Amino acid sequence: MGATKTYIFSTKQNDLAKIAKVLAHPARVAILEYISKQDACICTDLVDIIGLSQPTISQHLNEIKKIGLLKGTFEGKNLCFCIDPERWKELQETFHLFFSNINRNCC
Amino acid sequence: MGATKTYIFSTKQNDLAKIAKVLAHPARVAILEYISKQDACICTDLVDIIGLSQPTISQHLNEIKKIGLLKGTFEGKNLCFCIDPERWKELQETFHLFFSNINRNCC
DNA sequence: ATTGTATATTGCAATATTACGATGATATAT
DNA sequence: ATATATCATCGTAATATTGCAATATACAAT
Repeated sequence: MGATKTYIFSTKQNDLAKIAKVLAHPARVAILEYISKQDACICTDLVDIIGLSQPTISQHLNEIKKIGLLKGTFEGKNLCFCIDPERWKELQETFHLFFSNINRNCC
Repeated sequence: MGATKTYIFSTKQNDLAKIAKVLAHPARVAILEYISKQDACICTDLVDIIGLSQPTISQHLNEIKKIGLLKGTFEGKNLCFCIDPERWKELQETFHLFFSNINRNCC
């Protein structure tokens, strides 16, 4: 009990849910918005700007990274987080399809 | 500790997160897909089709209802759950905007 | 080598979510 | 009236998420 029964659902359904889960926290939405606003690759002022502790930000970034949305240099100092445009487009398309394939003629 | 610090974020960010949270479970994705496939308003065969218990389905439906996505008769027998097309369009637009407003020129 | 800066990891407490059995409520059919 | 079918609610157990302090790691500059 308690755990999501993923095996009951299709891969597509689980995938959409997984992506949505990443967007399901305002901090991650804010992080994505902020990163996207930067013209150049800006490293983590996120702690100051968002107002959560460094470990917490790091965790959120990791969730975003897990679904392949972050690209850049991930070693040492001067990390460089930026959005992977290919993956971004994929997600955009995933949501677009989901919202389009709904038949709204009802009641 | 432990609770999301919603007060740190903007209304828009919180709203998007809230909507995404509803889509962040495969059962709710499946429910929405199923309801949308029905031409007429079909009541809850969801328990059989999805494979979760009736109380669990009921809870998930409630989450979907909370963000205004369900419309219909909610009393007595022969309930009638269907998607509110207006609200659906709003959510679609919300995601569309989010995915469009991202500057992907980076790295 | 040492110090400073940037990020990751660990461990843990608080809270939220998921799932279901039991029970309750309401409507329809017999 | 009684039975049945449909859904909601309550209580509770299992699990997941959120957040941070403490600590570790990695590199750059001195």
